Amino acid sequence: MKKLNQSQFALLGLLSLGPRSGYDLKQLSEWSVGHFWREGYGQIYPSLKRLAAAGLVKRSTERNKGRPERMVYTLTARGRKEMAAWLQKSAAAEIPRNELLMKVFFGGMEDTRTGAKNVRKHIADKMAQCERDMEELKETQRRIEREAARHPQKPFWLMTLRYGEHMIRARIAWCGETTKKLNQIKKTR
Amino acid sequence: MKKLNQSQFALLGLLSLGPRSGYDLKQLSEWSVGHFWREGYGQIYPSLKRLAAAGLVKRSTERNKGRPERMVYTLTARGRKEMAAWLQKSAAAEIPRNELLMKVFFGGMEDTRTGAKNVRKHIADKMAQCERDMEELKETQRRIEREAARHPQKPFWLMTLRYGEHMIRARIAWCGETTKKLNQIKKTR
DNA sequence: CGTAGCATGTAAGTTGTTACATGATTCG
DNA sequence: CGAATCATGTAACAACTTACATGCTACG
Repeated sequence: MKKLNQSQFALLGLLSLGPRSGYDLKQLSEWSVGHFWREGYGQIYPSLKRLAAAGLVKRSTERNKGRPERMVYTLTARGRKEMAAWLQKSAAAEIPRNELLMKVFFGGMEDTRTGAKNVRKHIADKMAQCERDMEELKETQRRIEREAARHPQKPFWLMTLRYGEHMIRARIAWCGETTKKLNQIKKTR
Repeated sequence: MKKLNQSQFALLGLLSLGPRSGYDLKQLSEWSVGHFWREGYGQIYPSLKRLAAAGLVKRSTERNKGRPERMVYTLTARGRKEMAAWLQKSAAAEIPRNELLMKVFFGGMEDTRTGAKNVRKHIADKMAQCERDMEELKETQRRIEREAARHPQKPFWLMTLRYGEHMIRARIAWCGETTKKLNQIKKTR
């Protein structure tokens, strides 16, 4: 049995909330952990197969009239244990990769004035994106209040949303500050 | 000629600052763009080869007494044009992936009280990491002041450092806030 | 004499993304 | 009738990580 990767732990975690099909997991993940973790079907289906082979999830077939067959996966005791052990291990340091910052860093390559103008556009786009992201976060928060108001894990879920809020607010602040600086480059030079 | 990826644009960008060997590029990247972009030799050497084959960089061999041969790469006019075009295109939306948040989100899976205790440890680790990261950022800032005080692109470089500062400060704020909440879970339940 | 730094690369394995393929039902 | 939603998967490719392989010099 090979070592599991982070994507597989994400699936085990989601299955700890209840049995689900690959399709369900995708839908659920989008709004629940979507703000800090995303998986496509191309990862989900093969991963479930491997988890089932390792005995960490159990696969059962569900037939519904009129609808296609569903493969429903349930977390096993071993799967739960494996997940609990992973939760204890400290998280690996994240490798930063920020395309926008690369475009800022090299933005003055050809000419500082036209470069500044171009970078300003990228930052305006980012600012708009941040505002959309914040809306989405608020929507998720409302959804949790609606659908899981009394869930014992709710405080943990809200903490991850707060992280998102802090990050987005910081990004917006940086965008504002940077736009001002870019305007100065355009004028004074 | 295949489409270039972001790693290759990072290399073109670094080469826009002057001719360098693969080894040099790694050293330079670590402190200059290291806070938002990292590459290993396993990416750098094959990428340089492909960039040379595409005519975007020129490879020349440098011999030094006593030292191993160096392969020095210089950005060509076409490479510069290609990079300038890329700088204009808007950045793709980043796919978030945060292992720590996953450990927070599923942290209360087995039991909220022991879960909270475990999560608190992860967050304390993160807080310490943030403080180290902030120190590194300050060190980079000093280095830019020292080595490139009058460089025309300096304002752009400092902007990326400010982004890092904003993010780290936001992370520290979240860690503090979350630790308090976790302490409440441990007591009230 | 050992370690650190200079210097270049390959190979293997793992992961992640994108496009494709299929087919049913429900709703407007 | 067409579009959207439900539902599962594969294939091909692209990207990334890690370990391995080599060998020289300078310094303490």
